[in-house]
Amino acid sequence: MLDLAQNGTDGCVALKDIAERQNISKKYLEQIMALLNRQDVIKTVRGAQGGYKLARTPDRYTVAEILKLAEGSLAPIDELDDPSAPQAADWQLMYVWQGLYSVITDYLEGITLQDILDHNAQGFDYII
Amino acid sequence: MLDLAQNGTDGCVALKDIAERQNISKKYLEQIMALLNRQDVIKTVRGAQGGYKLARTPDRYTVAEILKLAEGSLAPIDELDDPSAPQAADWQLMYVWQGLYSVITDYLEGITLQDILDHNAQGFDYII
DNA sequence: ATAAAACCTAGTAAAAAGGTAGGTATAGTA
DNA sequence: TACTATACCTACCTTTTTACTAGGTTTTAT
Repeated sequence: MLDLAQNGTDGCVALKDIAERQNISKKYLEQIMALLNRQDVIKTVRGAQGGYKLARTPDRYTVAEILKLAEGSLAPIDELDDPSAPQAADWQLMYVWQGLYSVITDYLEGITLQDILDHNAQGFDYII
Repeated sequence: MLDLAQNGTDGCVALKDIAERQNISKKYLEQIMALLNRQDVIKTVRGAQGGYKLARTPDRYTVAEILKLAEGSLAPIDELDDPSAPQAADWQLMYVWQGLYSVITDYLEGITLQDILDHNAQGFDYII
């Protein structure tokens, strides 16, 4: 997604180029893109000179959203996604997991793709 | 650890009893306890009438410490544990991972075993 | 002596992670 | 129209991790 944001400013970006830059096999990247394409996060152009582009401007994507698509969920335990799941015997820990889920989500929702491009978001340590 | 805190107030707790209460096989629990025992977090008493007990009072354990022992690490990516690891090509994302690591660690270091026993810690939502 | 407990080591089944491989469909361009 | 560059689809595969099971040995209170 960052690669698309940086290299897709005019027109679209071919998988081949992303694969080279990011050092990922084209075939593997294909499957990752298919995953993203199933949601509304990227657009594709088929045929020669085709490729991929972001569906929105980089400031309209949060890291939370992208990671959720890639990982399936951000929940530290499955029960937090699925309210119908059998409540764990150690219900006392549920408060811990819920709080953890909450701090993770809050943090990642506070960072957009644009923030990363700019090195500029709440919670970043300015190491450089 | 919670089971030990709640049931080991006088003397020690046998694996068999923990296994029954927590619905874990005794043999599996054995290995988990061995993991904890290698660090200084629990004490054991061998022989008949033996068992396990906490090495400290529950307010001296943070959830961060216990999870680190159980999971090996709390880092969202391995590079954060191992400074000698080859820096990822997407160094831009390192700020995101470092910040995430930081919020996770801060949260979990703010909760002790005693807090869980008391239902009482920063960041808990009081659902009940 | 016996029994109840912790300790030790090996194996194993299922799932997830991280891919490879080979083909089909689509569209711009000469 | 043929060619070529691209996305798309489906199947398979390998390694690692997770979550155990199993069978034994050692220690110690009674």
